[in-house]
Amino acid sequence: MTDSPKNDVSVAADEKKIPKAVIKRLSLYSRMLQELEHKNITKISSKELSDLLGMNPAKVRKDLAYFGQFGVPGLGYYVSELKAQIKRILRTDREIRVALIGVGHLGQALLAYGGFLRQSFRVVAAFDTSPDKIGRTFNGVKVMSTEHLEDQIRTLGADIVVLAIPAENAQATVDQVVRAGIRAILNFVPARIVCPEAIKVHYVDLGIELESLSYYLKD
Amino acid sequence: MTDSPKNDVSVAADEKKIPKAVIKRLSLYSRMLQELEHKNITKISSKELSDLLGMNPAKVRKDLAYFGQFGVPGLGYYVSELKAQIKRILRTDREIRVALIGVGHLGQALLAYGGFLRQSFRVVAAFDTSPDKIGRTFNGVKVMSTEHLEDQIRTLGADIVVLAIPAENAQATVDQVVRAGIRAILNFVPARIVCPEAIKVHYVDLGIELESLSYYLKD
DNA sequence: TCTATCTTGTGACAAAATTCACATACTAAT
DNA sequence: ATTAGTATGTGAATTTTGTCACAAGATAGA
Repeated sequence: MTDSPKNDVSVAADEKKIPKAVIKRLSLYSRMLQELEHKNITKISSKELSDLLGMNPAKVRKDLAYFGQFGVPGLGYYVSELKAQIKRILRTDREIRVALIGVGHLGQALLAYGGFLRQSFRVVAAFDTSPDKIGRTFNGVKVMSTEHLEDQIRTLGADIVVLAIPAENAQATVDQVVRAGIRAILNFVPARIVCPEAIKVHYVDLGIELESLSYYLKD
Repeated sequence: MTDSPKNDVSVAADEKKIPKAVIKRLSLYSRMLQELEHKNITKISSKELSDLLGMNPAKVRKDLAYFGQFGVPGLGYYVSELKAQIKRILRTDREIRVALIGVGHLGQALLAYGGFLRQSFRVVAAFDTSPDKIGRTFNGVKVMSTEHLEDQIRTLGADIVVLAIPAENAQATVDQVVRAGIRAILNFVPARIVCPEAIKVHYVDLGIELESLSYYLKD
């Protein structure tokens, strides 16, 4: 049952622009497929998968179609195979090296929060400016001074920087990690940061999420 | 940040459907206007505001136009007035009562994180199942047992529930708060939760945010 | 008051994302 | 083998979202 990848399509070839939302959903599918695999479910249809995630089956198929043909008509998708394909697409089939900058409450929570750092992600460094924090270990990660941030990021070969620092220092820190060659930033700082186009920044704005909910409290 | 399936609501007077994204941006404008006001800047054009936020000026104007005419041609917007209007629209001109469920690392971080709980938001309760936590105080909020969750939520008059608990308990907890009359949930649990259409759920999925970044690490 | 200069608010347009719907292709069961 | 049933992959239709461009309103300076 584990064979039969039919049409294989490489990820390299696609020069089409993939919407950001598609990538997020791929990530969602990946996690769900993981769960299904864990439950020893071997195959699943786009309908079933979309039901589990509360979305539209055609969307699931279209999302996958950006990258190739992974399904079997009349049957659906093989869970393990699809999971593997998606992980390949997302590049989570290898180790991703994460550097956390800012070990305040949020930073510590991120280090400890299981849902955040899964499988392929590995925190290779944590940085903070506070002497109280430097040298301490949180979840097996030792906090370093930000003094030689740029060099450290480079030396440790970090792929992604997670930014959880006060807004005031954000831009300067971004400039440093950009110089260090970082290409992706997960930004928890509630401020706009400016950096070269080529660098991918995801904003997570917890304040906005809460505040915008308030709108829907109408009677 | 992900979001719940369909369902959208409109503000009382004009029955137009307001896109969710518009509401999020309103929240963003609100915060920026706050900063501007703090800097004693009294007026601002859509161009200036959009530059500060890295977006398109027409979008700013269109967003505001959903709710009325707040600007002055040839001048722009009066910062204080626009801020007040947006706060009125978002209903953040009154106190919003928040209940936090789950005082683990993430919950504690949320309690402590300045960017999260601003001004009009007030945490009226925190709940946890762990006897280690119950009775302790975090950031001035005393942790209660989840035993009488439904009654407590009702009694305290919470408007929004923030969910930061393990995935296993999420659905059961949601059922309880829904029975207690909650109409908005900020969900940090990486699992889909099912609840009545009328209840607004915002998903914040930290794992997905990180994982989807990995896609962009291609050489 | 007049004029030059802004900037809004919005209709028209464009782009993007989602959903529909169906030809096609595979399965499974007899 | 044949057939009934199922589910994919994808053009076409639809909906949603974002951008352009400009008439009209307002300012400010002379």
